Amino acid sequence: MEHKPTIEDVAKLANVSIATVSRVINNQGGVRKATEERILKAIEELGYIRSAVARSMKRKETYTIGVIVPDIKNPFFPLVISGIEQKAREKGYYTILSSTNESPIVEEEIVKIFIERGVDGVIITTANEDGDHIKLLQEQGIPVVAVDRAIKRFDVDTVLVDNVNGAYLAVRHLILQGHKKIAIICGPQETTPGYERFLGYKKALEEYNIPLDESMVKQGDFMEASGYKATQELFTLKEKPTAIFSSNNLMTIGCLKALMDLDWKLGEEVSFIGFDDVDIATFIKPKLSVVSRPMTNLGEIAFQLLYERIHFKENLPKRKYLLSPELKIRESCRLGNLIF
Amino acid sequence: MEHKPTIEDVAKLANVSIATVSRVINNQGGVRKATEERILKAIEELGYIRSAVARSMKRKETYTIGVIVPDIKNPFFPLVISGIEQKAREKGYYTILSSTNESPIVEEEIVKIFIERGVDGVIITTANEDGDHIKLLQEQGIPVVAVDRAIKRFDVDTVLVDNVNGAYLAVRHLILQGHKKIAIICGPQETTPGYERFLGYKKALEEYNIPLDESMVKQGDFMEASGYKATQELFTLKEKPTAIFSSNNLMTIGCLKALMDLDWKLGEEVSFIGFDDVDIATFIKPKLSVVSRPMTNLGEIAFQLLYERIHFKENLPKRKYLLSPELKIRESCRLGNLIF
DNA sequence: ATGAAAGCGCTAACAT
DNA sequence: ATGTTAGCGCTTTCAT
Repeated sequence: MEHKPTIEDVAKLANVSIATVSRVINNQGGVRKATEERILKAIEELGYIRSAVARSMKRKETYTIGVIVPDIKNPFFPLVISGIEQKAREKGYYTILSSTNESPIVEEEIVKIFIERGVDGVIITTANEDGDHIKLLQEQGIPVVAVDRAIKRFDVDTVLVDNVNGAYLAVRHLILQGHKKIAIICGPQETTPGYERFLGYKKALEEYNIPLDESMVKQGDFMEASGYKATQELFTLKEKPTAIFSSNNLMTIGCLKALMDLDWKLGEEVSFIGFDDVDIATFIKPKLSVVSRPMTNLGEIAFQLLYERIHFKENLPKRKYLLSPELKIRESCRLGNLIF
Repeated sequence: MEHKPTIEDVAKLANVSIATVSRVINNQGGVRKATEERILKAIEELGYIRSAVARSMKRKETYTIGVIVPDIKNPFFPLVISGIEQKAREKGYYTILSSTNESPIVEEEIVKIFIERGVDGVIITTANEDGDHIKLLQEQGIPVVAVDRAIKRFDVDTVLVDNVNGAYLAVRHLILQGHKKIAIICGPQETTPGYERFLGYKKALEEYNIPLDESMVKQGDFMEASGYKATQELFTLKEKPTAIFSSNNLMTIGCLKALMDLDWKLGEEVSFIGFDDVDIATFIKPKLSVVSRPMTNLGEIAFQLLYERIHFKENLPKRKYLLSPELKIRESCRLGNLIF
């Protein structure tokens, strides 16, 4: 092809002005049937496809939303993305996706690029809740929706899971089974999920008057290796925990691997509940009890919020969604007293 | 903000022409140090961010690549995407991502939108290897790279895994262990991976003079449920298989679940090898033997091919990469004769 | 119902 | 080293 057909080529072939062609391709009406048909035929004939770039240029909107996640390899995020992408496409929006690998620096770069590209909105699970980069977005008037992790210093629409309650339910369950020495493998305390899940853990202990034992609290970073390490450390304690609560899916995997390697019998010598369901949960014996979240749903709601914000910018209060996680009791927690 | 600062605002504030500003923001050199600094200061002051849309309009390139996958929830794809996205970002490209849910209709829609949006290239795992929609891309001169599934009717750069060989290695291993009644859970035969893995299965059987037994061949669709169903059917056979080869990860999961439900003892009563590693592989007892592919690598290579094609369109032969899968023997296949 | 024309923000060729 | 200017392909008044 010599040069891609433009609206002008169509106009010429159909013997009308470009304005009329524009009316037709945008279904604006006010065009005589016959004319419209002539134009449609010309479009067909030339294989004309309108340029979204030129259109965006003029209209100042790209029908593109930016999605930023910390780690696309964590199975949690593809599910969230799936929810976003699905709903977005229904509304004619497409998503440009980037994964930061938990790097605030990369995240800031990405934000800048997204601004350059004129995204109509951003859905983000930030690697830096305290960061200043969200300000850039706000200055440009670009709506932001935070998913799974809050944004601390700026007021944005947010859809979170009730982490405190999720962790609370899990730990309470353990307590009610008779456990007293319950360990937690924490996520980073500077992230909402990491901090809140620890909060839920403490809340349950307090409620049942179990003093917090520092040796039962292990710091992790939401990555598999840290779950492994934490479990090893727990195992070396003279007073081992009789139950473990892991703060996320990847650390659960690490923990499980350590359990196997240490020959520390899951469900017998040590009970377990993890935050987030994992594929393996129903395969291992005993089956894993977990706190499960509605991930695709999280994404769908996030897009919905963003969509509303894009279209009714001014007169909308900031909204905070808090989805309830669900405790799925399977087989990995036995009665605590059986152990003694 | 009243209106977003443009290159013109910067020019005015710095007392230069927009051409000079353009030179600076594109690092083209040929600008006096002092002038450059003045411009940089103006940019800073105004919080100017250049519009990628306007730039794309002029340059006829968007630095955006379209990525189309059939099912983002299949853990295989996030890993591929991760490889693509990583490499792309390094080169200044961003990815617009869409998942077709294996629908050719959705896929064609997406292709059209991607063309409208002027993507510089497309990386696709198609849901329709026979489809005509790739032609649209080619007509526009948009480079295409096929990943994991070939494109039949058009000549594009391709990066595949050697499915035949992967399946062959797995089945041969089973045969060498003494198995003769080896079942296969197939993927859709109209997809390259589905067909080729069946080919590898047949090749191994032939090589060892084991006649193909139709009752050992179950059709699946790469989804979990079909793996479950196939396994159930296999179990009802009067002559049960002594080994099963599953053609992909999700069907492996389904198969495993069925095995548990049927109390059909993995590794004892029935050996198993699956195509594609799965998270659970090393968690279940016995550990799963699998054919494993370099997924992130697949994505990296795909982007590399696309990148080269974008920049050296004309004078590049079509390339076909065939990555070798690796047989990971763990514990799920025992000697076949032990069974008798 | 249709057309003429301005202009979105930038790049690049050409001039100075 | 810097400026002038002509588009890129569209949408959108404002005329007719």
